[in-house]
Amino acid sequence: MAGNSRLTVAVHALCWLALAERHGHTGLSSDQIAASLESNPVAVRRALGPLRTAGLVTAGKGPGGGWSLRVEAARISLADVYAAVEPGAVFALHPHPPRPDCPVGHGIAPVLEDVYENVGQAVIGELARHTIAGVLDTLLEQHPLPMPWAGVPVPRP
Amino acid sequence: MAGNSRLTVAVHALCWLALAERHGHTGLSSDQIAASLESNPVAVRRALGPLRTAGLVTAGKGPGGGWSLRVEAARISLADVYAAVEPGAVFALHPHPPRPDCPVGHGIAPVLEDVYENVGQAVIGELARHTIAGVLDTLLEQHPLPMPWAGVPVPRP
DNA sequence: CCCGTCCGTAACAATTTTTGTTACCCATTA
DNA sequence: TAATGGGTAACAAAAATTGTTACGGACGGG
Repeated sequence: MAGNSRLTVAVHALCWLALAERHGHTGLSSDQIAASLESNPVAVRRALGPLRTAGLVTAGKGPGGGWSLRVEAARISLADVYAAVEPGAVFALHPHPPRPDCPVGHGIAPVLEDVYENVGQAVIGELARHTIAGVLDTLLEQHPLPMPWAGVPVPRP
Repeated sequence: MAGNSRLTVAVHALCWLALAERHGHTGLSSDQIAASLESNPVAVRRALGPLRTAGLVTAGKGPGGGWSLRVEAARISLADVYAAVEPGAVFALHPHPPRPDCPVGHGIAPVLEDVYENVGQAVIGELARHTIAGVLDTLLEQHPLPMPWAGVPVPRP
């Protein structure tokens, strides 16, 4: 396709929050998360905003604030993240409506909507098999770094 | 999401070819298909080109040429169309690589690639449950037009 | 109270992707 | 030879995605 990277960024941020939490760090700032993503704090807020709305994370203001998990990492599935982050269907319908006086153009949209709805359910079903904690454990195990924890990264100047 | 409309356009065109074939018409021109889509012939060629490569349709040149099904509509699944039309994964990875010196940034990409690969398989599995003939029958039945066949549409001037 | 931290949001630019359109070439058929 | 019709390149227009700056408001510590 490939669509967008919202799910990737959100999962990345959640894994990072989970790892920091394991090491006693809670309340990472958007800048600190952005440092890991090589991005900037506004992009992080855009990515995590829907997760806050969905109740998966909390955001505290002021010193000592920042982002924290509101649900333990083992109970957040990628399907939860997907549902929070991706509003619409997997595939788009026509860019603009087809001819309504054509038998196909007249009736195809609702049929495809049904199909795409089922595809969305299939995606959710597959994503539900993975959790943030599971992804984190897998990546730490399969692709370990010599120094597994070097502290919260410092944003580059 | 919603990604792009390539699958929708391709399925629409195939349904239209299948319906025309049922009425004895073979070899629709790109202009005629474009008329149903309210689009233009180049867009149709772009949409059907991959299907020709995949062996699902044929394209003849010159008068009496045009597009025809190469496989009967009941044997073309939406998964076939999807595989022909959508090259990459369902979700994108990071817009640009994350920090390699971060435990999460270092190892998350391969793990997510695996997950996304399985998601792609789930999508294919769901799409495989539908065929062009099935979609066509469903839309004709659920959303019939007073005049079910008014001939091949005439491209608007 | 004052100040620095930090999220929330709007606004804007830059980039990429998608879609629409024009133009020209080559093949085919009558 | 002329008309039809796909193949492709090139370009423009539109939309989505991403990056960035700016500013307001909430919070905590001196």
